[in-house]
Amino acid sequence: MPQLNGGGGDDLGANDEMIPFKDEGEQEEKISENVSAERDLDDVKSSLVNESENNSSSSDSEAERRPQPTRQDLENYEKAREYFSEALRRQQDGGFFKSPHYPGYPFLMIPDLSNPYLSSGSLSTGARTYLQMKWPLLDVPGSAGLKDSRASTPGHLSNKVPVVQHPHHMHPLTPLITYSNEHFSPGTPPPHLSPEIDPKTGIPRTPHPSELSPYYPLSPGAVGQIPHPLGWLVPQQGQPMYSIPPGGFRHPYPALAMNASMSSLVSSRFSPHMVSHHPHSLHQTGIPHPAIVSPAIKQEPNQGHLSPSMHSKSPAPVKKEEEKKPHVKKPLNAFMLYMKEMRAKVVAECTLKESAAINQILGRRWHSLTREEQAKYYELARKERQLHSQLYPGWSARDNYGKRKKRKREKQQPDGESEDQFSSRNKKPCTQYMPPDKMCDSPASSHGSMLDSPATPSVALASPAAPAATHSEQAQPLSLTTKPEGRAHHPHFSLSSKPQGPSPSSALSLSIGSPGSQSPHILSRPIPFSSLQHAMLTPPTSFHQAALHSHHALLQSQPLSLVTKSAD
DNA sequence: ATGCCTTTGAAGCGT
DNA sequence: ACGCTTCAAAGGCAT
Repeated sequence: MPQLNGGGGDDLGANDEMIPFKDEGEQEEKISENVSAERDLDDVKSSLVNESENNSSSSDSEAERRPQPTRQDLENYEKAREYFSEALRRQQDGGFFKSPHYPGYPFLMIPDLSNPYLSSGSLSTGARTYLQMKWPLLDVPGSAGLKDSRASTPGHLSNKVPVVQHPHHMHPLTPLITYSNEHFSPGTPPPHLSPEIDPKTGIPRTPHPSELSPYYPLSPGAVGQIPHPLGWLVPQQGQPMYSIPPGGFRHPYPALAMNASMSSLVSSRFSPHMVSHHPHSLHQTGIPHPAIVSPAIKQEPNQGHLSPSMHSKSPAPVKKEEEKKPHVKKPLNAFMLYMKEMRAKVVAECTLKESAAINQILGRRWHSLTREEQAKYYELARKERQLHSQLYPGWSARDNYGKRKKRKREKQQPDGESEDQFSSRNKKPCTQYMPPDKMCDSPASSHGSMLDSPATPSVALASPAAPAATHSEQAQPLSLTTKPEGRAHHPHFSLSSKPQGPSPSSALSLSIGSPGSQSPHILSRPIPFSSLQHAMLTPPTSFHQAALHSHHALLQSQPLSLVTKSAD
């Protein structure tokens, strides 16, 4: 579990203030990080200048394709450097910046220099745009380097940065808030900030595909188009993939998001105007905002097509307007944030890759978090909603509501099939989605798997920071790992059933633990519901009574974790 | 190429 | 007010 800011989270409301380091060692570490970041910027500048100088004579085709840095580019660099100096100075003063966006979370974001999308104006495709400069108070899990076995440095020392996610999978706010530190750790300078210089050309060489981080999901064809690491300073020319929109896109101030004093700028930058007036998610400044998924770049399936219903009801201009309207996604809720952060960890620990299975695991782990742990995510989610509403004042979840389903309906229901018919036809039985040989984290792995065995047995169902209305079970002394919001209809036996419907193969998983145990579960392997169905559906049987008895007994002494899926 | 699966939580919608 | 539905992320898998 990452420790956010010492685990306190109480200073979330603070804004751009200095946070004392926990100890001198930490401070030194952070300072050295920034020193090296600053040094890296110098390197970058050198390479920039070198490139500029060599460009005319270089025979390197890559270099030829690249435009020469302009005065503006260099100015931008200087500004960025200025910021780094300031950051460094403040660190040396004994603190570090908080994010202007999430002031409670001390990390700096710098533009991802190696992000091909950054220089392209196609940020809205979802490329992670900013690099996390540091997240000093988070413990960095060993998975940092897990995804890149080619790393020359150990995972915990490497600076793998999850800069780019799959474009269509990035959360709008991800560039502003990096929730996960999984792939980032302090220490060595980021590769993209200290680009390897090609001895021939004197310019940073394009990384070999095998050296590319797996977080750069570039297609083989795209690899050759990887832009200059200083893409934000050196826009690519003649590259349709990263084409610069009319008006040009030169990132004017990459360090913008880092600078506390610029938070006002940031807010103006990400004003809603860009939403309505910049179909390509470009602000007046020319900065595309990744929070917006421009339909021109990323379209939800069929979004661009006119539905029959729309055809009949909406006049063309409205449709056109709607088409152009960028798709602003919902802010992530606490669990989504948790998933985002923990997914890689779970994937690394298990052999699982299927998200559905991973999500089941994460769901269980979420329930096993302590109240304090969950509170962090609720608070983050709250902040995110807050930020989202600031960025998009006029936005409502309604904007996206029904879009997907409507599209689905339009596609699958052209003949006017009734809604009920459609629904029933498309419902799938609720089954345990877990490959049998991959039960890495069933509540039962329990045989000591660390995955689902929180140090603190589930005490908390909800966070104090969570909306009270949705977490009425806070006061319960024991965790039944039921869903909040009263989704579990059996408070004592916690047979929560999903409305999805019948399934003969639903499973019941039971986990019972003892306080303080690292692997507290006595029985937590999912039990095929078919084997329990009878017992469950009939009035108190021996099983039922035994279970209830166990539960009541445990109520007195032991925490109980019970996750069920029922078949009704 | 597209949608499903699976999770929780927030918010919209309908009654 | 309440309950149901949709969407947010993720990526393998099925169609």
